Amino acid sequence: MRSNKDGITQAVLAVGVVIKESIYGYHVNRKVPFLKITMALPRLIAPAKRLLETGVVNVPSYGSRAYQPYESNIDFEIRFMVDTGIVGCSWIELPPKKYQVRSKDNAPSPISRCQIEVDVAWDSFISYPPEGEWAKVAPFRILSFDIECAGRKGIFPEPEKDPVIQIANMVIRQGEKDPFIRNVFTLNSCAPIVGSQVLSYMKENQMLEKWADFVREVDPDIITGYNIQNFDITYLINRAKTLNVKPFPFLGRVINRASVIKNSMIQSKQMGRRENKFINTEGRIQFDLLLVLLRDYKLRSYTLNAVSFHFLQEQKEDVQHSIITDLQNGNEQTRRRLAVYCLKDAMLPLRLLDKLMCIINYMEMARVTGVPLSYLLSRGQQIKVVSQLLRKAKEHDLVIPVHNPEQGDDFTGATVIEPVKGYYKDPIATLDFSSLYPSIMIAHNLCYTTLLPNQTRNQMNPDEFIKTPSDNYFVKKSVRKGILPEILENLLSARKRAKEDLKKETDPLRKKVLDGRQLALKISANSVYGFTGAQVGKLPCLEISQSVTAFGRMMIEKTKTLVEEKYNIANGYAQNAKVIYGDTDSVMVNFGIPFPPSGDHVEALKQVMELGKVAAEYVSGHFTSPIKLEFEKVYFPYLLINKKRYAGLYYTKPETHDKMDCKGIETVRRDNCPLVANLINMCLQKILIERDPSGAVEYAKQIISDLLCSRVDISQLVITKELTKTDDEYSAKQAHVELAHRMKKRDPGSAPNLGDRVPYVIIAASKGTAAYLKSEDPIFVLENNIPIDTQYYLENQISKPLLRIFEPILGEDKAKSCLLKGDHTRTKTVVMSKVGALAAFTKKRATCIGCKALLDNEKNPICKHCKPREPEFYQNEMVQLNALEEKFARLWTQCQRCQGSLHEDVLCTSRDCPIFYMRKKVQKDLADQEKVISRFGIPSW
DNA sequence: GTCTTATCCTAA
DNA sequence: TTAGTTAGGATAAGAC
Repeated sequence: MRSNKDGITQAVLAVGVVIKESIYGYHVNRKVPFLKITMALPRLIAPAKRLLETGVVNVPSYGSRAYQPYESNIDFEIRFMVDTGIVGCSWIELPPKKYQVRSKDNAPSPISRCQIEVDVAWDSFISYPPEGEWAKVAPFRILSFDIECAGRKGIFPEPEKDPVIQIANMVIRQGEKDPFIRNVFTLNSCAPIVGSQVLSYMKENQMLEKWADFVREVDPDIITGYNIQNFDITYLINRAKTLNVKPFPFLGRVINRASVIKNSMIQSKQMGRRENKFINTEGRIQFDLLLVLLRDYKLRSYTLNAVSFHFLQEQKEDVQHSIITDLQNGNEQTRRRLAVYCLKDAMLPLRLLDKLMCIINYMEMARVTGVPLSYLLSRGQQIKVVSQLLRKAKEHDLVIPVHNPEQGDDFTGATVIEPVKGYYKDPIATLDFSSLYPSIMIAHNLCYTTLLPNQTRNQMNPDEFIKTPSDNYFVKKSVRKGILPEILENLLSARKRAKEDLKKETDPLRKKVLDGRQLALKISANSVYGFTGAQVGKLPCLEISQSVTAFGRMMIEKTKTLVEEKYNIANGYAQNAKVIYGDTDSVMVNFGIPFPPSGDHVEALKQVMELGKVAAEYVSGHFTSPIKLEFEKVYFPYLLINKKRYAGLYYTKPETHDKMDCKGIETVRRDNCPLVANLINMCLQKILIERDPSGAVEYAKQIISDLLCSRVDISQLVITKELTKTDDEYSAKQAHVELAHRMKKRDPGSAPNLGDRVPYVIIAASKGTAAYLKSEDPIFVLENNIPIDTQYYLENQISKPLLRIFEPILGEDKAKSCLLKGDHTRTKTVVMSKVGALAAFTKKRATCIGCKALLDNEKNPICKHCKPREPEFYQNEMVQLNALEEKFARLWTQCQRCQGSLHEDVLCTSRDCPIFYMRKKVQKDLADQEKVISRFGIPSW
C-alpha cells in the first residue's frame, strides 16, 4: 500500500451475495447472484474494481475470473443519497433516541462549526420527500461578496504581488427582501457610507484575517457573487498565502479543513470547454452567479454590467484596474468612492438571483433529479439522469453495469421537412407533438430493461415484442414495463400536477417554487433521450436513441401525409392543405384560408385555429398514447427563409398577436454585430407588424447611409465570438482567435481565456486584407481613433441577411437594386489607420482646413487660396468645437447620473455601454478639434 | 472563379 | 476525473 493516512487496517469490510439483475437488456430468466463488496473508503472502490476486472483476484468459491463491475463508478454522495432515499434540498428528521448529541462529556472536541453536533447511524434518520409541508424552503443565509485589488498599470492583478484593498459583503436570508448585513472591509481609511458598515484596517493581513472571522461568524449556507469561484475566492486564498495569514483558509464548517484551490477542466457539448477552479468549503455551497448565467442564458456578453443591464435594465460602473489603484492611493473620500462601487457589485448578484429565481429553480431541480445542489453547477446533465435511474433501479433490484466509454458511429437524428420558402400572407397553422421523445419512449416501452438481444428474441413469441423503425427489438409493456418509461411518466405527470397546482396557488413564493418545479421536470424529461445517446457517457444505448429518432422521423412524415390527404378539395374542404415546413416534432400547415380582402383577420384566424385543432386531434388518433399532436399557434404573416430560419407573428388567440417570433435568423444569433440584429429586427417589424415593406426598405437605406458616413456608434459594430479551443488547436485563421492572440501579447491577464466571448470590430486596411488581420479590440480602436472598415460591415455583415429577408417580398432583382444601389451607398472616404500593424503604410501629411488640399508648409492651417477666408473657416471650426463640447458635457452628465453622483469624475469604462463608447468618441473628437483650432494660432507666412 | 473545410451558433 | 443528442445554415479561409 502506497499511503495509508486514514489508518485503514481493513480495506474490504464485507463481501456478500445479492440477487439482482443487470439493467441492460431483457433477460428471460431474470435475477442472478451478484457479489456485493463493501469497502472502507470511497477511494478504495476504484482500485478494487480494477483488481476484479482484470481477474487477478481469487474469490473463494467463485474463482479468479474477470468480473464485470457494476455501480463501482457512482459518486459517493449520489450513492449515499440513493441508498438512504434523500433527494437534494429536502428535509430529514433525526428521530428521538436514534442520535446522540456530542458534548464535552462524550467527545474530545468539536469537529465542526455547527451549533449542534450529533452522531447518527447512516440508516436511522427519516428522509422526507419534498411534498406538502416538506416542500418548504429553509431560510438559508446567503453571503454575497466582491473584492477589489490594486493592480499595476496595464497588468491584471496577481495575488503574489497586488494587494486586496476592499471586500464588500451583503448577507440576506432566503425569501427576504433586503440584506440584514451590509458592510465593507477596507484597507486604509474610508469615509462613512450611509446604510453600510465600514470596517477599516491599516494592514492587509489584518483585514484578511478579520474577513475570514466574519465569514465564520455569519456562517452562510450559500456563498455567492460574480465570478467568485474563479476570481474572488481564489484571489483571497492565494493572497492570504502570500501574506502568510494562517487562519484564513478555514472557511468551511469543518474546523480543521482548509479550503484548497484545485484546477479542473469542465467540458461538455452544451457548455463548451472552460477552465474552472474548485475550492472546498464544506457545509457551504458556492453558488457563483456567473456560472449560473453561463449555463442557463445565451448572452452576447457576460460581464456583470452587461448582465445587470440585460435583466435589471440598470447600468453599473465599470472601473478599470489602474483607476482602482489611483482611488486607493487618494484619500478617504476616493476610497469611499471605491467602496460604494464595491458594495454595489456585492448587491447586484443578490438582486439578479432574486429576479431570475435561481435559488428556487435550482433547488427544485435538485429535488426532482435527486442530486445535491452543488452538482447542478459543477457537473453536467448526465449525473441527473444517473441519479434518477439508480433510484428506480434500486426499487426493481436492478444494477447498472460500468460502461467503458468509447466513441462510436453517430446515429441518424430528426427529419427537417424541406421548406417551401417564401413570404406567406395567409395564416399558417403550427401543430406540435408535445414532449415528443419522452412520449415515444413511453408509448413503445423503450428502455434498457426491455431491449431484446437477438438470441433471446428467438425464444420469444412474435407478439411479445416490437421491431422499431431502426430495426431494434424491445419487449412489450405486457411482458415487462421499462423503467425509463416509468421515470418519464412520473416526470410528465408530476409536471402536469405542478402546472395544475400553479394555477390554484395564490402565494407568490409557492408559485415560484411550483413554476421552478414544472420547468425542472420538463428539462429532466427531455434529457433522458440525450443520455441514452451520449456515447461518451455512463450508460449509452444507441438502440434506444436511434429507435426514438426513427419513430420521430416516421411520425412527422405520417403527419404530413395525413394532413394533406384529408384536408383537400376532393374531401370537400375549400382548399388543398399543404405542409410547407416542419422540424423534428412540428409541422407548419397552410390550409389555404386566404388573407381576407375585407381585412377581417380575426375571422380568418378563427377558421385556421379551428382547422388546426381538429387536424391535430385527427392525427393524434393515428398514434399510440401518450403521443399527442397539439395545435400550438398560427403564424400570420409568415416569412420562411430556410430550414431552421423563419420569422412570423405568433397568434394563440385570433384577436391579437402574442409576439414576433424569430427563429435562427440574425436577430437571435450572437455572432453578428448589434447593428445587423437591430436592423433586421426593425425591418421585420415593419414588414410583419406594420405590413409596410417600403417603409422597411427606407429604414434599411437610412441605416446603410449612416454606416457609410460613420454615423453609426462603434458599440453597434462589435462582433463577439466564443474562444472554443486553445490557440494551437485551431487550424483555420479567424478574426476573434487572432485578436485574442494579439491581446495576450499586450496584457496576458486581461486577454480573453478559453470559453470567453471575444468582442471585436473590423478596422480599415488596404484592399484585400483578410478579415482576421483586421479584427481589433473595440476599446483599443476607440482610444486610438482607428477607422472602421464600413465597407466590410456593408458587404460582409449587412447585405446578405438583408437580402434574405427582402428577396421573398420584393423579388431578387428588386431587392438588390433597391437596397444596395443608389445614393445612400455613397461612402465617405476612409482614412487609413494611424496606429497598429498597418500604420507603417500611412504617412501623415497636413491638409488645408478650408479645401483639404495638401499643404506645402505644414505649419499653416490653410493654403494660399483659402487664406482670404481664414476668419470664416476659423468660425466654422469654433462652432464645431462648441457643439462637441456640449455633446460631451451631456454624455458626461448621463454617466454621472448612472454612477449616482453629479459631483464626481466619471470612471466607468464599460465595454457594454453604448454611452461609454459615445462619450469616449466625443472626447477624442474634441481633442482632435482642439488641435485643429490650435493650428490657427501660429500663422507664419 | 468554384468547391471544400473549419467554425460558430442555433432549432428542436 | 468529466463530458445530453443530431440537423443544418452562414461565413471565412484556403485549396485548386
